[in-house]
Amino acid sequence: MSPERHIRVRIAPSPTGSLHIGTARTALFNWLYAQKHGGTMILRIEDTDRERSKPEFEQDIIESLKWLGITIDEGPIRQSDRTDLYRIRLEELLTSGHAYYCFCSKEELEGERASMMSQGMPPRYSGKCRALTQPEVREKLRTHAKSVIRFKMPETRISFTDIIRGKIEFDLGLIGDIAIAKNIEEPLYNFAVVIDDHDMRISHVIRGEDHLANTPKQIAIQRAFGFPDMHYAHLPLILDKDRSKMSKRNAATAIREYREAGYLPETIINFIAFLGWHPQDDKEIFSARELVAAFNLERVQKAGAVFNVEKLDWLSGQYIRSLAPEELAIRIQEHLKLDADMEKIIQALGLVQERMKRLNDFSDLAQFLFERETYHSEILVWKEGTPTETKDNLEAMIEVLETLAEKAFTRENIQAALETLTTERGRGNVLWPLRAALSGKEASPGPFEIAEILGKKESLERINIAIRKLE
RNA sequence: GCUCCCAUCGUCUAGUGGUCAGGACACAAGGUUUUCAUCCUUGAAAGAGGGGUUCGAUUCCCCUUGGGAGCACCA
Repeated sequence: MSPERHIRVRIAPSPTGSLHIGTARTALFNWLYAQKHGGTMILRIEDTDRERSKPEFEQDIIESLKWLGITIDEGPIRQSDRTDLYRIRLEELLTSGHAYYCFCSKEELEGERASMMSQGMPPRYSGKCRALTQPEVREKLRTHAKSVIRFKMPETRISFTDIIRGKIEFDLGLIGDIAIAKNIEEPLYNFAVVIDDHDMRISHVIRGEDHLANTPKQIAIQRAFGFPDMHYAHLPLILDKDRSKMSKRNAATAIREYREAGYLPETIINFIAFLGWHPQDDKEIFSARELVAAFNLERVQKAGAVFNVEKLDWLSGQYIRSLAPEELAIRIQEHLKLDADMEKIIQALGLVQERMKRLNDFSDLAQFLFERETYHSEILVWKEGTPTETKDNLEAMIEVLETLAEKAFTRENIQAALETLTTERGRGNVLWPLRAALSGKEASPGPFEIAEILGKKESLERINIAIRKLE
């Protein structure tokens, strides 16, 4: 890259909830961009709202990012640790005349806004307190009148170039004098962002489209300070099925929920990368490394992307199936904390891996290999069979299987031993009851492989249990 | 209400001033199969509408419509 300064990007979540899927996607795009260009990724915790910010959410955000493999080069930097810096900057704006104290009450402002909207005008602050004289302000401050600090929004049009959307233009005159601090110690979002992005020498602001309308406000404040411009890229929103901004009303929105549901981090990365971005070709499976190589902001979509859980599940199944059983067993053990040894899990995976979509599926799918299921005798009977025939068939199988030595109890041997019975009595009449007896389930892997894992003793016992159920 | 953004199969999307508008998920049918899953084959499925520009627009421009986001002493 040319004379362009070093690339510095940031992810700036507010710790008022767990790491949201949309924030994670924004983090990923920032990270991919930084990785691709040898840039620096900064984590900034935007906790200026003291009421709603919680340390446990900050913890969740950091852990979730780490789990996803989104590495942070600088931070976390907390806005709550920077109060002095904001105060100095606020004073600077106050003395330069770019900002002023406003003593209007909330009720007053709400009334103004409602009346403006009813007249078909954009709701904005009247600017009434701009007219206050210095002595008046000092007096009100001295008597502790309730106040905020407002920025004098210039009455001009402002335009900027968005990397994804091109030229975007706003009329600042329609916005009005926005509040930039609750008081000299408590800055508000649009102000703190400007100071931070400047202090942290951010080169590219890559964030959700919901911030598009904040951009002109922030640029106006930057210009009041004489800060240099930066590059912007506004990402399309992640949408619910009903095409509104993804919210927890309709779907799981926290990364931790997906983690708990047993999705692999590489699946989530691959999936959210494709929410609003797509490579040139038709390749669908991308590792983080491959994403870094293929990624560029110009190929980011402009329109919102609906979050499609079915596709996520398909992708998840692809990833699960692609893992070596030994590796998958470790992941399962870490995630589910099972009371079974590794060998057994690996063995069970031979039967259920291709049936799993999430780590959690292992429990439901493989449980029957570790302990006997309780089931109703109805499931033992093949469609055209009767309970009596079924019982008779199972008894015949026992006789055959008894002849196999314990260490010869392999799937091939079992299959060979039952061959005659199967052809004489029909595959369905033999194999269905056997499979059902061994698994205790209507749907399961095949009988020979189950029997091999169960071993001769347990297999015969389970068949005997089935026979007794049919009496 | 005001401002801004957006518009290809149901969903994620590819691509092009002349294409059979391609892929993936989901769906349907078939194959493999004792069941489920996997796997394979096939199918159905799209450029919102109206104007331009052009020999020719899905592609470029405008309007309409539709959708979304923002408009806090939240971020």
